[in-house]
Amino acid sequence: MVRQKIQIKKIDNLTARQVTFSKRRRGLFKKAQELSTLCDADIGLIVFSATGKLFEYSSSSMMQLIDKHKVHSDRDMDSPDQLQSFNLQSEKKNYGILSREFAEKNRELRQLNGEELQGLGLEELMKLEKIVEGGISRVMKIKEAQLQEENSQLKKQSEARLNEVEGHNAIEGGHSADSITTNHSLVNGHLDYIDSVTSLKLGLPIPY
Amino acid sequence: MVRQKIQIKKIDNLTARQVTFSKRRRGLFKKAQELSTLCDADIGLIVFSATGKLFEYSSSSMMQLIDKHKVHSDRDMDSPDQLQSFNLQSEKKNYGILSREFAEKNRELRQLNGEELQGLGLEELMKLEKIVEGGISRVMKIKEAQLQEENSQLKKQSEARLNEVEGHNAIEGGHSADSITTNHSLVNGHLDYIDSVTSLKLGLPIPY
DNA sequence: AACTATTTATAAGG
DNA sequence: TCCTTATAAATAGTT
Repeated sequence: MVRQKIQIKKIDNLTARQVTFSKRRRGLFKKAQELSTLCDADIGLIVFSATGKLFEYSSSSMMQLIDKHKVHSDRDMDSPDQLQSFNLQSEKKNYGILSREFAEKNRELRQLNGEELQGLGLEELMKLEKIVEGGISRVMKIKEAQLQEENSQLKKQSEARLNEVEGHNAIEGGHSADSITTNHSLVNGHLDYIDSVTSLKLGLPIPY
Repeated sequence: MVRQKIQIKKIDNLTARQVTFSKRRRGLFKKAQELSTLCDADIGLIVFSATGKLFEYSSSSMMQLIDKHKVHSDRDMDSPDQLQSFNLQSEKKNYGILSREFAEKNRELRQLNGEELQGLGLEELMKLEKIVEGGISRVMKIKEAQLQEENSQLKKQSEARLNEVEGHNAIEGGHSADSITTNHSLVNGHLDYIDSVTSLKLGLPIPY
């Protein structure tokens, strides 16, 4: 475009490419800033060099801008039908990417202090419950479901034993061998559950 | 800068501003694309007009680029100390913003199908546990802790009753009034727990 | 939207 | 990386 007009294709010579990258990058950032100032626009510019180095410009805060961008991108994704079809056609992400996304999400969440979150009313919690239906919450809900089930098993069992204890006290005497045997099989089931609880605790320690 | 050089400050005249926005925006996007092609750079450009309209360019995928950007930004946030200080100096976000962020995070998570996530090995689950320490997971963990505690209470109780039942069967006769009374107070404790479980279920229904 | 005078960006070279 | 310089590209103001 100057001493000689150039073609817009990758520059072969490494040195020339680096020089051009440096010059044009500056120019681009300057133009972005000018546009932002002249026209009151909110602009974010992210540039990764071929070697992976990051250069960025934002007229306000890059994080806010990205949030704003995401809200815009999601405008057409809110109906369940569209979500469903998106879900079906989406490619799978690998674990590394997922982990990084979780880390990012949690970095943002840490900006809420614990008390504020824990102090949310029941209604807010229910809304959160509704919003959080996928991903990690699914895993945690599975664990929770296991515990709930375990609870109800234990509850039944406990009540059964209560009846038996009260039976003993009321009738004050011997019973049929059948009822005792039945009771014993329940006890074995119970012990199995204790084992599963123990391993769950050992396998997934939860620090509070 | 042409028929007359202009100052880089907000253009007062609305029409002139809109025209300039249109012209310079095109120029900016073109330059971004050229830089990307010439120097093999990965570029993302987000522009919001003063009226909130979104214009964007990305040499690859904006989502990937933003992910990549986030990973870079987080590079210095990984040590616990730095996280802590960031946490302390961070401003609080309101519930609306939090909700939108959750919604976004979950939209991304939905790209993982349930089986893939549920099929993660124990090690991966533990990593996820470690990563997810804040926000909603804290709320869910509180619920989980309540259930765990309930479980262990029920377990103790159940075992106590088992002992009593077996005592009945072994000794096959009357007991002291004391042991019966002791048992009864435990039963009352138990019923209280059932009540709390019931209200928890009613208050926070979990659809699986 | 098109024109065009002028400014700005930049390729090549040092 | 910075400087120079010739020239291409962008664009402010006008129509």
